[in-house]
Amino acid sequence: MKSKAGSSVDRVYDRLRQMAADFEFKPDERINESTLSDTLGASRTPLREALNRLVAEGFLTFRNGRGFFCRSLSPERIVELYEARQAIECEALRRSAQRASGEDIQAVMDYLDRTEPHYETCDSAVELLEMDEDFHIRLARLCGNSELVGMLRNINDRIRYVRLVDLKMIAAERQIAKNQGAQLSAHRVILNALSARDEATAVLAMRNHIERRREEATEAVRIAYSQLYVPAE
Amino acid sequence: MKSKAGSSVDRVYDRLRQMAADFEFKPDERINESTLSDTLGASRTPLREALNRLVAEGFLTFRNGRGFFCRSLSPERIVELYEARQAIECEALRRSAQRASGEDIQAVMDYLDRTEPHYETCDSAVELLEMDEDFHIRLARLCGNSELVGMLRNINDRIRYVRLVDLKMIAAERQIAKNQGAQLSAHRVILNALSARDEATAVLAMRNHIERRREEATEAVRIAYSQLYVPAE
DNA sequence: TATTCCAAAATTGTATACAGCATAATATTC
DNA sequence: GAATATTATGCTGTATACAATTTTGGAATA
Repeated sequence: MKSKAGSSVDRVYDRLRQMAADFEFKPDERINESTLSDTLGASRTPLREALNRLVAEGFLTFRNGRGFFCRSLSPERIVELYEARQAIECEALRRSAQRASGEDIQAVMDYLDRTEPHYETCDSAVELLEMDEDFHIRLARLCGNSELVGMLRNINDRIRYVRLVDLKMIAAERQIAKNQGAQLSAHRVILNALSARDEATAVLAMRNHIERRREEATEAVRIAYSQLYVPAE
Repeated sequence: MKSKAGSSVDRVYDRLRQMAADFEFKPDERINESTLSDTLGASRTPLREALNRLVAEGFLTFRNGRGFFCRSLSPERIVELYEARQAIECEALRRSAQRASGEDIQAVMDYLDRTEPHYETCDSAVELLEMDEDFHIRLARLCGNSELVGMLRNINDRIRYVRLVDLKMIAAERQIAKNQGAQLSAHRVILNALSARDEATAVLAMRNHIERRREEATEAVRIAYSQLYVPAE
C-alpha cells in the first residue's frame, strides 16, 4: 500500500511537526514509537524517518538506545532563538532594502493595510499570532533569499508556543488593544523605512521590535511551563 | 547485532554528511539506497534515517517515489548561504562584543597568534580551510549562543566544497601569500575591534570579510562544477 | 524505610520481505 | 526510422520480525 497523494512519511512528518511546535509532547517527554505509530496510522519505519527529520530541525532530541524525546523548554534556548531571529530578519531586511522591487514592497504594505482592522478586533491569540507570523514571513520573502526564509520558518515554529503564551498573557492583562497598537506601529515603522530604502532605520526598528518580544519571553516560558503541566482547559 | 559504541545510524550519518559536504555525490545525482547500504555496511533502514536527517539539514533533497538526490550546486544558492553566514556571524559578533569575557576573547587571540605562522607556510588548501573554519567557529562561540554556532556549522559544511575550490583557485593563481596575508589581517582586524568592544567596527569588518569571499564564490562555483565532472585529481 | 539486585516486560535498532511506482528496454505501428 | 505502446526490470515505500538493550517491578537485604 503506497501513497496515492503524498507519502506516509510526509503526512506523519507534517502532523508530528505541528504536534512538536504546539508541545503536544511535554518538554523532555519520551516518545513511544509503537504507540505513536498506532495513533498516526503508520508503521515505525516511516515514523522514525519523520522523527529523524525533526531531530535535525531542532524540534526533538535523540539519545542512542533511549529513543526520541521532546525538546526541552528552557529560557536560555528561547533567548537563543530570539537572537537567531534577529540575525535572520535583520539580514533579510537589509537585503530587501537593497534589492526588493517597489511593487513587492507595496504588496506587503497592502497586506498590512488589509489586516490592520483584524488586529484591532481579533481576540484570538492563535489568529493574532498567525497574522504576525504571516507578516514577518512576507516581509522576509522580499529579500529573495530562500535560505533565510527557511531559517526564519524553522525558528518561528520552534518559538511558536512561547509566543502564543506571551500573547495570551498579554490578553489576560487586558493590554491587548494597547499592545496591538504598538505592534502594528512597529510593523509599519519597519515597512515605511524599507519603502524609503532607509536600511539603517529599518534594521534598527526590526531589532528593537524583536528585542522587546525577547524581553517578554523569559516570563512567558515560566507561564508556558505551568500551562503544559496544568491541563487547565 | 546492535551498537556497542554508537549506533549504525550515527556512523552512517557522519560518513554521509562528509560525503555530501565533499560532493562525493555529484550535484543532482540520484542516490541508490541498496548500493549505498552495501558500501556502508548497514541495511536500508538506518541508511534512510540518516538520509532523512541530511535532507532536513539541506545536504540532500528528496522527491517522493524517486528517492534521495545530492543537492544541486547553483551560484544562487551559494550566494544565499554566504548571506546567511553574514547574518549569523555578524549577530554572533555583536553579542560577543556585548558579553564575551576578556579571557575568552584573549584565548581566540592566542589561537590566532599560534596559527598565524601556519597560514604563511601551509600550502594545503584543505588545511588552510580547516584553520579558517576553526577560527570562525571559535570566534562565533564567544557569543554563547549555541543555536547561532550550530547554524554556522551547517552553513560552513554546505559551502565547504566551494570554499575549497576557491582556495585552490587562488593557489593556482599564485596569490596565496598575498591573500593569506589579507585574510589574516581581516581576522585580526575583527578580533582587535572585538577586544576593544567596538561592536560597529567589528561587525563592519566581518561583513566586508565575508562579502569579499562571496564575490569570489560565483566564479568558484563554475570551477567547482568542472572539477566535479573532470576527475582531474 | 531505603537500597540493591535480579528477572520480566517493554522498547529500541536493524534486517528483511514484498507490494507498488518509476524507469529502462523492447516491441509495435505508422 | 521515428514515435508510441508494452513489457520487464529495478528501486522505493512500508510493514513486520527479531535481537539487543533499557526500563520496570518486586524481592531480598540492611
